[in-house]
Amino acid sequence: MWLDSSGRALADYPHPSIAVDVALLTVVDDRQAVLLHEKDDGPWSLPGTFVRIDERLRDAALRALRDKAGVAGQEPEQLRVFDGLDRDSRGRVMSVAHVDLVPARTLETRTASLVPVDELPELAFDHREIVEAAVEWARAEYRERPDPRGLAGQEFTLLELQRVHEAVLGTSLQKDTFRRRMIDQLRETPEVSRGSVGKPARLFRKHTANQPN
Amino acid sequence: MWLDSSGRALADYPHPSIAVDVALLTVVDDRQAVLLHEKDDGPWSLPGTFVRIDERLRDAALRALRDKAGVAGQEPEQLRVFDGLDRDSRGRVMSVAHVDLVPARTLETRTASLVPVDELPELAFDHREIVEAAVEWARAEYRERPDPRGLAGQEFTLLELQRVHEAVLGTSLQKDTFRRRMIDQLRETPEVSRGSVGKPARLFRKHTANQPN
DNA sequence: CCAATAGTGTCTATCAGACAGTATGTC
DNA sequence: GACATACTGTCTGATAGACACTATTGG
Repeated sequence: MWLDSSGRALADYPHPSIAVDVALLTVVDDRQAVLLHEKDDGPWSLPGTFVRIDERLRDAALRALRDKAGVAGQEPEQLRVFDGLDRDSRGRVMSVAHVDLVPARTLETRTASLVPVDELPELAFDHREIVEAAVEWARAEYRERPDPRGLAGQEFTLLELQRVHEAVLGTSLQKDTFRRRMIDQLRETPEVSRGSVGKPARLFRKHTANQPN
Repeated sequence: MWLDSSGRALADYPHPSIAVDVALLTVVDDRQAVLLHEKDDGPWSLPGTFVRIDERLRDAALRALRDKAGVAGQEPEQLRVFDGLDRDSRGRVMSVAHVDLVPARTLETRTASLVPVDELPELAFDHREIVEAAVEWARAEYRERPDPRGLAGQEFTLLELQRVHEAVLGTSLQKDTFRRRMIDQLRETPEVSRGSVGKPARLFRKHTANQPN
């Protein structure tokens, strides 16, 4: 521990507290949704917590998801630090906003709700801004590469993949263009889809050879 | 001030300290460079400081530039938070890395040096990673738009503009392609360059109508 | 006229977007 | 066979990259 000339440790000086807030996104019923929980008194808010002194941000984000919403995150990513002087009424608190994007099937919670991102209610603090940044991040992530967060599962038809991308991007896509953009980033399987009308569709997997995800 | 059930204020609990580090980039002699200063004892490092309890990150970044290097920043942007547990020997300190990019003519300093980014010496802590992220940010910034940070001054020929972009991107560009990509984001002036060999070049300004910068 | 730099015409390859066709399954 | 969905051929327009040509100055 480092001491200054008057023998005070660094951490003795008054300094800002640091929190994390997590926008956990998923896709439900072909729509992108974010996990919110209702505070005792106030409006809806994102899961968040203070960062402990020996804790990494990513671990704090995962802990917030676990403790406040009872769900498991996967790979929270930093968005940016929200540092407005009056953003938190409890004192000087900065928040490192995080985003995570996981399949809805992994979410089983009783203490939180999934709310479509285009129908947000009033949110606490600056949480609306955080959700908007999170949605933008997810869209950038899904612009080029096929389902980097594995929302479609291991094997999927191109239509299923397209539905996931449309939900995340919030727009509709043309199937032939989409196919041609994705096809060489996918690996064909020997299997086809079953139990549907029309011609069965080929099942694909993500091409793990070249790039991560 | 908010108190918990035992009457302790939030900030009384031990919590991480928060600092900023700033990679101040510029272009000197057609090369991209970063501002470094030499610590009393240790290796070269980026200007940085602890964030005061009532201070915004951007202001702390500007203060670090002023106090540690005697230069004025312009618009520091957040890169991300570096939160390794042992990154700072003085205790638990997270750093919000920032980047700024200013014209070399505004930098007049005696306490710091400008070092080309492709010839970095050994740097303190994780500062090398910060510089690399900063350079990537600058390149993304200069990929599409003409000189968003005004390194070329108010009026410039296309060749001058191209030299700036080449320095930031670290690659050489083709003049005809470059011209066609930039031309409709520029406003022509009535003036031409003077005092050079060859055909005088038209002077341009940035087109301020449509977009900021 | 020569040297040197500014600026343009044009060819090519690529790609997104769109349309409409063919292929192959269920009922 | 009717229908529904999967998949593909092909046209169009936009754009990056490259090459070579023309334009305009100083000497």
